[in-house]
Amino acid sequence: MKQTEFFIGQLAKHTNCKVETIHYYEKTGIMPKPPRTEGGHRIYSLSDAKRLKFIRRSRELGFNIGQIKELLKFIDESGHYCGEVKTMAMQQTIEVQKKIDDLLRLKKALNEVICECKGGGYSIDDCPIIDALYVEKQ
Amino acid sequence: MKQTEFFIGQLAKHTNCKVETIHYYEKTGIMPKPPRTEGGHRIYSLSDAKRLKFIRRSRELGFNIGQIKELLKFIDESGHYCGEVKTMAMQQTIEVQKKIDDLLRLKKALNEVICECKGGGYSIDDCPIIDALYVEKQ
DNA sequence: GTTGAACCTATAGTAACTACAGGTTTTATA
DNA sequence: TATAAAACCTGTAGTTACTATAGGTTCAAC
Repeated sequence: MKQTEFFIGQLAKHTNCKVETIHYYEKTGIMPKPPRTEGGHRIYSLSDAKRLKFIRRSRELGFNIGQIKELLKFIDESGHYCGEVKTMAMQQTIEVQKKIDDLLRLKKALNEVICECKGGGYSIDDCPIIDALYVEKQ
Repeated sequence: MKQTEFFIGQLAKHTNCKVETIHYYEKTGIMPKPPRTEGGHRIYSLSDAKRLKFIRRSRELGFNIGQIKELLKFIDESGHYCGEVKTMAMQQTIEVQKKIDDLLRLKKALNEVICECKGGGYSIDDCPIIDALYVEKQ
């Protein structure tokens, strides 16, 4: 086996990823079905490692497998444009910002509870946490 | 049936939640086992609706069922001492802050990548977003 | 040639739902 | 009052993105 080829365990180690996760990625189709040894062991290349790192990083950034499939199409197929990618990334930041805003509100609410807390329990009709979260939405 | 009581379908509608999800919440114990009609239909009250809204909102904020159980203790268990409640609330804020930090990092990463991207009809081969995710990083 | 690590496939389990099947209750209308 | 449709019931299976386990095979070093 050449130095640029390796088995799944090595790939897993290099990408900080479990072997089973790579199997799973293969099943979903975002990782390719690689060539095998006579005995059936998967043989990976450096570009497989690169692809897997891309997948892991994208997952960290909150993209799901479906979205990563879309992103990988940009790489795998020609004829796509940068704007498509930017749009997806921007959509992602909007989602993230929404979550941050919500959490900041929750944190504020919890802090208020901490400050107001002088003993005894709150009833469901008079709980500052409940109130903080009980926001009607349209 | 009084105006302050309703069946699961109405509760679901009011809380923007599926009937099956309410069943599920009951199974996990974060929603109570409500009284039933002769025929076995669940009867809910306004405070159940309030509780469910709280749960839904907390879920939106990224709390899991276990954490929501903790939050609900503020409401359900009246026998807590002030210090105990305070500790729980403070622990919860730490969790919230962690989530905020994670999301801020994520947003920063996305932004860095977006800012470098010209977008539009540029070729994918030049897209800094793809590059940022795809290229080897130390 | 043997051993042990690493690999293989297949299945089941996880969280937090969601969907469906097959049956019962409620309720509005004829 | 009878009936029909909507809403409810329970229970099971499917979803996503993994993770864990079982039981068996291959690789590679000694």
